[in-house]
Amino acid sequence: MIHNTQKLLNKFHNMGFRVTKPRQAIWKVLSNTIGHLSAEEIYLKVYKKYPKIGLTTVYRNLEIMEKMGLVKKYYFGDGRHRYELLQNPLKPNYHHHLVCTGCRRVIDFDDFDNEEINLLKKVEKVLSQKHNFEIAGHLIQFYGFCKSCN
Amino acid sequence: MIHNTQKLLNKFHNMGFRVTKPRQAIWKVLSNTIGHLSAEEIYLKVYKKYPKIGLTTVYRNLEIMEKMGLVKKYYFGDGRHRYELLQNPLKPNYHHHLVCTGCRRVIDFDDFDNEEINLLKKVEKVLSQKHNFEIAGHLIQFYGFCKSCN
DNA sequence: ATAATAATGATAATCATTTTCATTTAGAAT
DNA sequence: ATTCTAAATGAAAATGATTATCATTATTAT
Repeated sequence: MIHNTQKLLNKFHNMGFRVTKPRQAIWKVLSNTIGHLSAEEIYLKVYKKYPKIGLTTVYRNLEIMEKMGLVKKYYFGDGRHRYELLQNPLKPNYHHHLVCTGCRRVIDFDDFDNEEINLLKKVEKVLSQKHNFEIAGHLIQFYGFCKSCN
Repeated sequence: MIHNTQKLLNKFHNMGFRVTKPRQAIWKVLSNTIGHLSAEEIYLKVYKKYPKIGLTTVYRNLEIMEKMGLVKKYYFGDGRHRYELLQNPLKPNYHHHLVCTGCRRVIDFDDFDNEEINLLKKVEKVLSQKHNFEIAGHLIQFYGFCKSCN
C-alpha cells in the first residue's frame, strides 16, 4: 500500500503534476477495489473519507490517470464507463472481462494460456501489416448470462 | 435488395410488428451502408428520402432490430453508439474491428483463420465451465493508429 | 512564509439517449 | 373499400453521464 502510494507520488511529480489530497484519495480507492467502478461509485467511496471531494475532480483525475497509463477505462454496455487500475495488486495484470447481460456483473478472467497469447500477437502482426496500422492494444470481452441470471 | 427487404417484412410480421415506412427506410439505409453509423447519421440518411422521420423513431427501431437479432450495436470509444446489420450483403459476416485512436476511423477485418476461431471456442468452453457462464457472444477490438495518424 | 499557478469544487452547459403524450397509420375485421 | 383499434410515430421535454466555466483554495518552488 505505502509502496504503491509512493510510486504514485513519484509518477505524478515526474510529470509535473501536484500530489493533492483528492488524487491520493482517489488512488487509494482504486487500489483497494477489485471491482470495476464507475466515476460516481468512486466519488461515493472517496466521499466517505474525504467529503470535500467533487465529482468533477474524480472525472478529471481519472482522465489524467488514464493518460498517464495508470488507469484503464472500460465500457460494458450500460450507460457509464468503468475504471480500474492497470496494475492492481489485488488482481492479475493481464486479464479480460466476462459480462453478464442480465445483472451487468463483470468477472475478470485470465484463462488465456501461452498458445492464445501467441495467436493474438500473430493476429496483431497480420493486422498491422495488412491494414497499415500500428496496433496499440486490444479489447476482448465475452458476454453471456451468469449462473443466477440463466 | 428486394430479397432482403422481403426477409425483413417476414421477420417483422412473424414477431407481431408492423411494417411501417420508417422501418423500411431505416432498414434500407442500414443494408446499403458499409460503415458503422451512429443513430444520428442513420437519421440524416433516412431523412433525405423520408423527411418525416424523427430521431426518436430511429433510436426506437434500432433497439427493436437489435433485440430481433438483425442489428448489432457497438461502442468504439467516442461518445456515441454505432450500428450495423448483423448480416450485411456488403461485408463479411464474421468480422471484428480495428479502431484508429487518432481519427476514430473503424476498419472491419476478418483475418481470423480456423485456428483462431477454434481457439476462441476453446476459451469460451473453459470460461463457461469455470465461471458458470452461458456465453452468448464476444467482442474483439484492436486499437491503434492508422497510417495517416501515425 | 510567500508568491505563482495548478487544482479544486460548485454550478451550468452539453450531448446522446429516453420518456411522454397527442396524433397518425398499419392492417385486421367488417 | 371503409371502419376500427392498437401499435407506431414524432415533437418536445426529461434524463443522466460527462465536460466546461470560473471564482476560490491548496501545493510547492523559492
